[in-house]
Amino acid sequence: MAVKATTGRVTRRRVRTRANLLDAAFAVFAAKGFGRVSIEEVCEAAGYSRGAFYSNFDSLDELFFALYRQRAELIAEQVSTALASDGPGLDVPAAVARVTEVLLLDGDWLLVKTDFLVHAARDPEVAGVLLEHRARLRRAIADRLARARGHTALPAVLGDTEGAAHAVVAAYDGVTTQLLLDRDVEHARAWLGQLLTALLTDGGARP
Amino acid sequence: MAVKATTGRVTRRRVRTRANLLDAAFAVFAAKGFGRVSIEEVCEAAGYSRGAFYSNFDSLDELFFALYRQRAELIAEQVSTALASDGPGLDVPAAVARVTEVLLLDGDWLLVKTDFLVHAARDPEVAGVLLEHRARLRRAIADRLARARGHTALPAVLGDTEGAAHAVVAAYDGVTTQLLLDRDVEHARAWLGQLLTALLTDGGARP
DNA sequence: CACTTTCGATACGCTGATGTATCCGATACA
DNA sequence: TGTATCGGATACATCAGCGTATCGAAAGTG
Repeated sequence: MAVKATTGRVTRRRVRTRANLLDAAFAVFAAKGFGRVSIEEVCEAAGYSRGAFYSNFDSLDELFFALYRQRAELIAEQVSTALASDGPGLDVPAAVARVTEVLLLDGDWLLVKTDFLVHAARDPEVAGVLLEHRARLRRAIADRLARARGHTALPAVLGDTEGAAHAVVAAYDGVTTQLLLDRDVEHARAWLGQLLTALLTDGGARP
Repeated sequence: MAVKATTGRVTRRRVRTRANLLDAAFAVFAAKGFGRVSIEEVCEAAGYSRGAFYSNFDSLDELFFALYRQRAELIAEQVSTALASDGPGLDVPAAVARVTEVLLLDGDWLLVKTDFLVHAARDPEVAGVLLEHRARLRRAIADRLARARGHTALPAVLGDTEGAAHAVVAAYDGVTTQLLLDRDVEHARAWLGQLLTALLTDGGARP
């Protein structure tokens, strides 16, 4: 940590500064990509000097990590509430629409998230955190799917609800990849819908 | 270009040097990631001085681009032959096994490819190239699927064979993402198989 | 085997970024 | 309100990496 752990005192100014740095970092990382960004750039974007940075973080890596945690937490909550916000029956299109609204809305987040993925792919410790986060998300989806069992049958190939949740995440990742390239959010959403329907409703719109 | 275009003369030494630089770059990029790599590092890994680099490339970006083209070309050919190497009937598991053998074999390539994706996501021109490459791949898959029509029915939700091919690519991308994090190639392969079966065989192993 | 062209190594100057040490205004708390 | 502590700005030394210009050695050419 950048701040000494011996004391418990934290000033309001400090948290504000930290938040500002994180916000600025988000914008800069999204625009240029982690690894192409200098500490100075972040500071400039936030309106601080490098002194402020070193007072709050030890390295760019640490800031990036903190940034990811912050945003991921936010998204996770939004997804959870979106998933919980309807009855016991599973209306696939509706649920998908609500969740994708959250997941595919912010292009900047997609960029940063992918940067973080690439980063994690080369650092087992970071990868662990990301994997855990993904597992949590998957579990939320599996729970939702389990609650809807009986209303809609799931294809056998995917195995249990865990497997189905796994498939949902994979579909999301796949669509994300394409979206990063063509930037067509509407198409991505529609298409994720199709994909999930095909995966979850046992043959889709078959007569 | 780094070499002047006025002359057509190219030495053998030159092509060797270029190839060595590209090979070294592949290793270095895979290990550290584009954006965390300096020109000097690449040169050192290849056993050349910076002079050699600047004689062959104008920038790291150019080298990275050339590297991607080279490897992508290679993979594309391998996939094509793998897809063409069986009869008119479509044996999904067999075809999947053969293709994934090529696509999920080299972890380093996955890393570099993802780096390139991230890079492309911020540069429309580069994105164009990647999109075109993906379209070519998709077309190859669609052709293969079309040839097998009648033998196996495709789910209606995905639309035509183009749509199905799109889904295949998405599944591949999704599995890749997970593979980057957990590094479990066997699991990834098995799971891509399941996913594709679920997507392509209209409800999968339903009784 | 001259001899010409090309290639890559070396040396140089330069810039942008880093991390630290120090200082002064801001902030919390009695 | 006084005052001790905290937080961020500034200045400094350092350095890694960049791009260029130049030169000697290979590699083609006749």
